[in-house]
Amino acid sequence: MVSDQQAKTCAHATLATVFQVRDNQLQVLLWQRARAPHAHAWALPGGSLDQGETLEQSIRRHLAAKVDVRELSHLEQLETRSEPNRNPRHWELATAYLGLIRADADPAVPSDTRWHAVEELPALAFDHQPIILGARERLRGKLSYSNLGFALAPATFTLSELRDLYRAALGHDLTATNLQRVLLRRHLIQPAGSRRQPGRNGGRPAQTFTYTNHILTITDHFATLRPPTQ
Amino acid sequence: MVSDQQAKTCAHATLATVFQVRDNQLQVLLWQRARAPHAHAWALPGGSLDQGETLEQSIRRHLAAKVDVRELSHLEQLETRSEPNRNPRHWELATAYLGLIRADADPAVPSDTRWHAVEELPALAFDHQPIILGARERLRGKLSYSNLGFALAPATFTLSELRDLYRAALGHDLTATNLQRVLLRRHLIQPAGSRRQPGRNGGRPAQTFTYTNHILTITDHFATLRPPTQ
DNA sequence: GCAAAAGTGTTGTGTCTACACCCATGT
DNA sequence: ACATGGGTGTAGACACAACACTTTTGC
Repeated sequence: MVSDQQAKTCAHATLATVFQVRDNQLQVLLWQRARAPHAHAWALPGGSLDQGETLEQSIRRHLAAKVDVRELSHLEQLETRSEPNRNPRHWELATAYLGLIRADADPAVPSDTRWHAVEELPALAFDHQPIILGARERLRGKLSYSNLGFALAPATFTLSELRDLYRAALGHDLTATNLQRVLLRRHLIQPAGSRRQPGRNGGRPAQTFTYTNHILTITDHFATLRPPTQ
Repeated sequence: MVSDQQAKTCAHATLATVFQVRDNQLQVLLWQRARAPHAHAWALPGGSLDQGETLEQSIRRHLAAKVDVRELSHLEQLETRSEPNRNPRHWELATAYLGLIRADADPAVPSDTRWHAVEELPALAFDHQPIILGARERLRGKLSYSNLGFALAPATFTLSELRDLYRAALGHDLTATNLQRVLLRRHLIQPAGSRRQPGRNGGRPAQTFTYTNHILTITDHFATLRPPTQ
């Protein structure tokens, strides 16, 4: 069971799909590879796991080379990929994470690194394309049944601003009216007390809101087949 | 980035939380460790990843030592654990899987292996207790928003049998009446055409049902914040 | 007839979408 | 005044839980 320990070990990498809503689009942070394999293809930020660190420490360390990690408003593990040929050079597992950055942040990024609209992804290295699409599905689900919107929105926002963020992330239209009612009913947002000045064309000043809680909370536990009331 | 490849590699194990509803309880398959670390504690089945295999191949191979893997009606990846001290002997990551076995199967298991009610877990090795509880949460969620019940139920069943399975897995009571309507409305189950003979105390013969689809299907995609109708 | 188990009818509740309408501001 | 954008009121659709009631069997 343990004749040759080295032969059984395997490189392990961490990767992150970091999303931010920019220009009313859901965008993902990618860097362009300079060398083979997949030279010139775009890739998710990440790198190999160091001895003694956890996966989360690892991905935070690698992300620090691309963005100020203090800007990360959310980070959670997705899946671990293990197809033997996912990396043509050597056997390597990769654990993917989902990271989110608030829309009002504008972190500096290195010159080889750019934001790309998820709707128009460039040619991607390795298995990074399915990882990004899976991350988007996770985000879309959690926006519906949790308070994860706090990780996309600025500290205070108007409801039309929030609707624009949800529209970009969910990929479909929705009304500020109904979004307000769903989030208020669930006590996910609350009025911030101030108002926003109208634009140059006038209009009623908008109320500002904040998320009541900046820790991930599931709000829709058992949507159905829920326990009896007593 | 690649000075000493060996120093950066790390052992990798796979584990599975295999559930089956037995005696109206949700039970998990555990084996009792004979040797340190954690001698005599109970542990999830699994073992180390072999060169060139995928994580899923690995867990299927290790499970084969405990149960007939043809009995596995469902297998999906959960999370990858990486706390450096999760194994006191050496640095080892572990990727956990959720496995399900239908209630009508009765697989033979080795002498060191037993089924344990999740409500009354024995002392567990490593970080296996939180893994089991996390697996149960995943199961409970998917029973609510997908057709995953097919992996717990026999090929054909009556509605009170199915209610007993759901009750054991969800951990709360529910009525066969409403369970039937939810699952029929969603077209997850359909009448199988036959009837079950009543017991010795009489009673109306029960209709039998089958799951319409034995592939995991999400039925409750966007419970809320769903796209406009047109 | 009576108990037991299965199944149907129906009501009430809560949550959501859709849409008409009202409010507050700039020009 | 009127255009613009924000916000409220309300009606309808739907899915679900709860529970009374009916059906079909064994004894």
